[in-house]
Amino acid sequence: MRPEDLPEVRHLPLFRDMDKNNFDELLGRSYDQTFPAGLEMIRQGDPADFLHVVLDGAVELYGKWGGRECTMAVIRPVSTFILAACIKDLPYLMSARTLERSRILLIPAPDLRTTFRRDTEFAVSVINELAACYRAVVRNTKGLKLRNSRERVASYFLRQSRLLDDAPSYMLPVEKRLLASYLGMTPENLSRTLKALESHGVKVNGMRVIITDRVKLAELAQPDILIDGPDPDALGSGSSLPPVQRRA
Amino acid sequence: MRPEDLPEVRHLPLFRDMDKNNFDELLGRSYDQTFPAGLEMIRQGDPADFLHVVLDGAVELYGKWGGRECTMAVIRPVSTFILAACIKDLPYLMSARTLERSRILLIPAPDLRTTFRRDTEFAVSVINELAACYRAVVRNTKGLKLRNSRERVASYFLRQSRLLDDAPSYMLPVEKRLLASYLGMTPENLSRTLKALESHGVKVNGMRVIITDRVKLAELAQPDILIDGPDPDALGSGSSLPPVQRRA
DNA sequence: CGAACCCTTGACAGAAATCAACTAAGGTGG
DNA sequence: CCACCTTAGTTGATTTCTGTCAAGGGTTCG
Repeated sequence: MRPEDLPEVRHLPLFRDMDKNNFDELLGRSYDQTFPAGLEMIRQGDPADFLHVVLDGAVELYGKWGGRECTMAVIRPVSTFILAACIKDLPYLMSARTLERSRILLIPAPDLRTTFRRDTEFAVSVINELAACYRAVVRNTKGLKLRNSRERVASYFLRQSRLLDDAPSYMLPVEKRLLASYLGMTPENLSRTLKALESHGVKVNGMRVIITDRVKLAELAQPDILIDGPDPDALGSGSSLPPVQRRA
Repeated sequence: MRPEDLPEVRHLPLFRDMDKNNFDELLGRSYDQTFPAGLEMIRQGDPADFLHVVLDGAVELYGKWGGRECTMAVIRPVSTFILAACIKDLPYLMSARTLERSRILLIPAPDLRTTFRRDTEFAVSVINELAACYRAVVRNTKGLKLRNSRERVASYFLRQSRLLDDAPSYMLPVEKRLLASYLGMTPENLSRTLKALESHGVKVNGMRVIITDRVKLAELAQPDILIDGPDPDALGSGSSLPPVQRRA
């Protein structure tokens, strides 16, 4: 891997507190690989061989069942994914495909497991990471079950805005069809919902989101820290270092 | 706490591998409390002070938002809940209420956190527990997004049957309104769905489920280990020691 | 015995998926 | 540079699914 990426990985919450020697050894056993856009790099059900770290690009995690698909998350640099499968040494629950040409660091799962057994600080980091991931999924489930699709879209827009310092306008980080799938609806339904939301304080023009009346939008979305979280979401520019893509 | 419950707790995957002294100390600082049925023992948003262990009874975890509620899980003896909140020292994401008179062991969250810092085996157990919980929620989310309500009900019936050794008949572990909420539907909708499922291999009489044609039911449910899991579900008799309540 | 509460059923309204057609934008290759 | 193809997005018409409201039967518990 390129040495200039090493600090970025090292500064991830998952790795920043572990012993330096262990970190170096772990990365010494890892592979740095570049994938073209649109490649299915993980197929759900396959054995979990590597912890993945997105160094560059973007990766979509999605589930498949009986011919249907749904987007579960989009991972952006620099962050890890499918940690739990690696730890449990069980098959991946989700498939992964690159949304753009992406550079991925592959950390062998067995090395991961031996490392947290001998490095307490790392073990604690893994615990914190998993607990955070768990809570993120629980919040997501609450959103799916407690809010209807219009409310989900509205809160998504508010969340994204908040991540960008309450920007009144920003660009969607993903295409709409993907956003629709992430929010548990069809593209057609999202399209119609966007139109309906114009009278509720938000206007979408192509990829640009413009919040025209934050109060009215919040009235509909009823943002809740126990659903929308204080943290970045699984879909958006969110990870450790939010790569701000704002423009007012 | 009653000494006869101690081994049951000790044998939980979360505690069985830790140092005995640490275990004893942890439990020495804990409280054993009995709650009447229907009591809200945890309110979402409250600070996470204790890891809870259900020793007896049953506890429902549920989310609230804007006047609506949804059941997230039902916890039965002997198992723990809200581990992640305790670890992150953050507010509970879910509320909890007793479904019956229940005896709960309360382990102070700060003691929990200090313990896994000095007991590697315990840390590893926590990691495995969190990873398993995470995967359970992901599977649940996939079920919600990929299956419609009829398919969710059908797979739920098959899952329950499988947990009871593929029993062709069994009793529902919870009342129907709760099951409906867990499966993301209204009681009315569940009621109608049950009727519709009679022509798809399953008949429900009161609390009794009778699988009349397993093949036909499976055809509809399309069971998938990456959704239905090899493990017990969050709703049912499932935990470490499945308290079988079968009758053919 | 009465009061809750669960469950069911029916009628209806609203939400969402589906099917189909059309537009627009982006990329490819001649 | 343009014709062409592919794909995202939109829109309309329609069907299916789901929630809501209301009422009634049955059960449990005080």
